[in-house]
Amino acid sequence: MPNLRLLTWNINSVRLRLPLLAEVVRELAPDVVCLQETKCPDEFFPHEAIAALGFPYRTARGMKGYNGTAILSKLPFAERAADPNWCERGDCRHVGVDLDVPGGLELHDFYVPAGGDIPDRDLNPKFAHKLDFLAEVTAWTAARGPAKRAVLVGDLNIAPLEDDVWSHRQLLKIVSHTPVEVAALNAWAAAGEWHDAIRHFVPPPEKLYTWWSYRAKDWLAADRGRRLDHIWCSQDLAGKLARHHIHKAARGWTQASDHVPVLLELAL
DNA sequence: ATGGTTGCTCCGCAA
Repeated sequence: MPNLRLLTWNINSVRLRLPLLAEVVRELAPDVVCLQETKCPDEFFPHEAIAALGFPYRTARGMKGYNGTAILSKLPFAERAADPNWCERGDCRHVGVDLDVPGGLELHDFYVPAGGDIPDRDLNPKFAHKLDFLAEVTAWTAARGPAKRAVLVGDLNIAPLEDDVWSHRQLLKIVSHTPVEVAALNAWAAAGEWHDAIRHFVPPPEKLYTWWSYRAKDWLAADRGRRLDHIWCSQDLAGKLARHHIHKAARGWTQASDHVPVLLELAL
C-alpha cells in the first residue's frame, strides 16, 4: 500500500475551526487525522462536513466545553471501546482504534491534562490530576507490554527535551517542562518501549516546537514555543518512518489554534 | 516580575 499519512492536531474547537481543518486536509492530504480539544459534545460533532472532506470513518469522544478527542480516517477501523476510563472521570481524553491496514495498526489519540499553573500536586489539584493520569496510563501501558504495530499521538502537554522549549532554564518551574513531568512522560514511553517518531527526524539540539502561546504580542518574532504534541511509534515501526512535517505555517492563519498540525508518514 | 489571548458558556474557567 502507499505510505500512510497520520496527522495529529490540537484543534481547539472542531466547530470553530472546521474551515482550517479543510485547509489542513487540502495542504497535507492525511489519511488519518487525530484531533484533541474538539470541545464538542458527540451529538453536535460535524460528521457530514468532515465526511465531505474525504473521511468516511470517524469516531468522536466529546463533551461540553472542554477536552474531546476524535479520529477521522479514509481507511476503515474498529474502535477500541474497552480502553480505560482514565481517573474515572469520563472526560474524553483518549480514543483508540485498530486501523484496517495490512498487518494491522493500533492507534491511540491522547489529550493529557494541561495541569494548571502551579507545579505542585499539594497546592494544585489540576497538577495532581496530570500526574495521576500519567501514572495510570503508564501502569496500563506496562501491563500490556511493549507496543507492537502501534502509534500513539496527541497533545501530551509535556515538552520533554531541553530543545523542546525556547528556554530550558526559564521553563524548569513552568508546568509542561518540570522535571517531575518529564520523568513521568519518559516513564510512560519506556513502559511501552515507544520510539519518538518526530525526534527520529530532528534530533537535538535542533529546536522543535508545536505550540506557541496566544499571549505573545508576536508569536513568530518571539518564537517562544514548546513541543507539546507528539507522535510515538512501536519499535517494530521505527524502520518504517518515511517523513514528518510540523505545519508551523498554520500558527499564522487567521483564527489559528495555538497548536499546529504534526504529520508522520509511515511506509507500512 | 508581571501580564498577556482565546474559546466556551454563562458572566468564570480552562488553557
